[in-house]
Amino acid sequence: MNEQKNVGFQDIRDEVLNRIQTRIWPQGSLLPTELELAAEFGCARATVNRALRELADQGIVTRKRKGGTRVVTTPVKQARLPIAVVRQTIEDMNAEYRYALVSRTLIDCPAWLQAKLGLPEGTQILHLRCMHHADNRPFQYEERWINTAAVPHVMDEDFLSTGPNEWLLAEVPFSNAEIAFSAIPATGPLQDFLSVPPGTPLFQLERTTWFRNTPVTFVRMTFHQGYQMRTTY
Amino acid sequence: MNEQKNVGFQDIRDEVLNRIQTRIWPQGSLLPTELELAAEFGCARATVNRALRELADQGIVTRKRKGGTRVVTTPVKQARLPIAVVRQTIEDMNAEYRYALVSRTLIDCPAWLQAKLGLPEGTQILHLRCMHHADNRPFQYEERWINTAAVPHVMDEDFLSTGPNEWLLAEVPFSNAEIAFSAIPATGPLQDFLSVPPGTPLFQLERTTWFRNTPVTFVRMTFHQGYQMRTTY
DNA sequence: AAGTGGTCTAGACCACAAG
DNA sequence: TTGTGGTCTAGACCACTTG
Repeated sequence: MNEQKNVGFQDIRDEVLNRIQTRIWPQGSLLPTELELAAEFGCARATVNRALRELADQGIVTRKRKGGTRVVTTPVKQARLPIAVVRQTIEDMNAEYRYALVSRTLIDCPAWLQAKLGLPEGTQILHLRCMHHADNRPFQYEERWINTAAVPHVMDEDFLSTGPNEWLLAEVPFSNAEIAFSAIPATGPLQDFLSVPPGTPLFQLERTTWFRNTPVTFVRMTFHQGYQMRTTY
Repeated sequence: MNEQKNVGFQDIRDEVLNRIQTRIWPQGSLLPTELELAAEFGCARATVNRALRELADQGIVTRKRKGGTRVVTTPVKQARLPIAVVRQTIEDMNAEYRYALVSRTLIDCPAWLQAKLGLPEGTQILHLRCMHHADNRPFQYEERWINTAAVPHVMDEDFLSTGPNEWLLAEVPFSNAEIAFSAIPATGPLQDFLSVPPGTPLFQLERTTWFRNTPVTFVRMTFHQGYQMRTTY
């Protein structure tokens, strides 16, 4: 009886992607309008709209009013990389997580940090240094500066049993951040904490976090030798 | 006259995010149903649906049929990091891009690559080594292995004037990939090509690319000393 | 069994940009 | 000016999941 299921937006999305991948609609070309596609697939325009909007979100096509929908010429891949709390990362490896506070000091904001965060002079900063272990082997060294003006009762926390990462995530969730990855040589305390010879290449993640335009914290996380950060397109 | 504009899905998305950020709806709590929110905001359920769907895509809430919409307890941030072609990266810095082919060899697939890509034995691989310069200073060293079975007429390309990255992007656009970042020490040819002393920490990106489940290429890109990869939440 | 989100529809109006 | 996507609506049916 050749019964046809109704096409869903996913079917349309996939079919359009197919035609782009197989060069039926080559890079830079103009796609049919939403109305034309709706007619072809026998569905409402809203359904086509949702399909094409998803492709636009993925950077496969660009859309302009009156200009129509075009296949992008130079696709810029967007890697989505999930950044979880260290505890989570370690537990996902089926390893035992251990946290240790190295130091906790209240300081005047150093000039470099003041410039980086755009803070007024004389701001009080809580400076923390911590270690995260996986199965009793050093996993990550964390050095963190917290703007006490942004989260005043951070002063009540001793951070002896919980890392500042988890505390802040619970306290100031859903913030914005800027990240930078780089490779740096092991020097000074890093050698000791991560148990590596001086100069060892280490993977480092720096992150600045804001909550509603107020700078909250800057953190530098340095990983053990050989650490890889992975993800998928 | 207190004229009210109709609320859009963005207004609702932002307002819901506000209530989550200000703990009106704390982590782990249950949000009102779509119908209830639609009534509150005076709009159609579809509008609320779109707003909440976007928050779910961002990992702020989770949604389940019959279960309702819940604020996530441990937000996992998703950094979106755009990965452009090297030429683009360099030109965006207002620097002059220069490309040079170092070597081009046809080889039998080495065992490690065969395992990594899941290729049959005896596959022919095109092995390329290239340099990318910014303002005549070494920027990135690229070592690449291309599965000739996946893109046969790669053999017609000499890659003297165009890098394999750009060629593949034009030839096999919209593929899938797996990426790994790490920090490695400069050894062997890297020292020479990137003009650094042995052991210098370098930022490295490895990527495996598939096109419709066929492995196409594996590439190892090593950046100049001090390179940082940046992005925003 | 019932409640919630997931999706589709047919129609409408609007905003932007190309001519 | 006009054609295209952007969005909203009111209603409908379905799918999943919890009780």
